[in-house]
Amino acid sequence: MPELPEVETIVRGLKRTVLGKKIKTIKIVPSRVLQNNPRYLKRNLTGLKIVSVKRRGKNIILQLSGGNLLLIHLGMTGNLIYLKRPAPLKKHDHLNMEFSDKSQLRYNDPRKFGKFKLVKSSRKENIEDLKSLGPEPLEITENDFVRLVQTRRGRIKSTLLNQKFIAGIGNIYADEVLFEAKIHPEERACNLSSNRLKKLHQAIQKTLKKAIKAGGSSIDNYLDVEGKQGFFQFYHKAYGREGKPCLRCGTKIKRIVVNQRSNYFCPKCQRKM
DNA sequence: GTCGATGTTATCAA
DNA sequence: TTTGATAACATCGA
Repeated sequence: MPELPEVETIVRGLKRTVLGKKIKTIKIVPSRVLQNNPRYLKRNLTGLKIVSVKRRGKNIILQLSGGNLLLIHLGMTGNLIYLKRPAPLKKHDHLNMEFSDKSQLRYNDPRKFGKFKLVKSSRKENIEDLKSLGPEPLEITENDFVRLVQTRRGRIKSTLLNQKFIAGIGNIYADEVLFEAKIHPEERACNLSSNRLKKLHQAIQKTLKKAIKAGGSSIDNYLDVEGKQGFFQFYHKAYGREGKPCLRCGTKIKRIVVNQRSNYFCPKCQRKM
């Protein structure tokens, strides 16, 4: 579910709802999602304030008073849910923190591919999950992007999905930006001309910004922290549109599977060179 | 009931 | 080094 626009939407929601609040109590349902042991988590979170909320790629970083960090990755189905009033835990809730004003933030994740981890301030310069990430797609310059892609011999689609290469793009937005830039998902990255890569860079910026404005794409279970749906799914031009007419030329959108992932594209607009 | 698909990524093998 | 297959898991729909 959550790619850069969804995670960014969640981060903005957290700023509105829990930033500055003090954690009063923690409830934990132990599972593989929680990377620290429950007692350690409780001991190191209770009584602290959330002093900043940031995003890096698809990761959410909550900074706590005292300097420790809470690192959250939502995996496929993770969700952070803000509640104004206390309520009993639901199925697939893994952790709930209650703040001193009685509001709550809980982490729910049916498939448990997500991660929830407390990182000591002394180690935060060296967080494996973050330091291996590539540049932010909304920050990288056109020239740097072109140069970076041209070093890659793999397919452009898998290059875009590779977080070490560029951080935050997932299967939905990769298909959407390739459609915008009229590039076939199986094109070799290093074979793409500078001109086409400039188009791709523009497509990435434009699409991600638009998606953030729309509050992300709600497919299946994605909701923002306040339970609102995004509406970028209504603007998808490629992803999930197999058999439907291309919005540019009317050709039927095709779906192929590459590296176990679906790829939706227009066979006419996105020709392989 | 069964099968295949789903937004992610760590890990292992080639 | 890079790339591709697999597994982690629950749910939904054909």
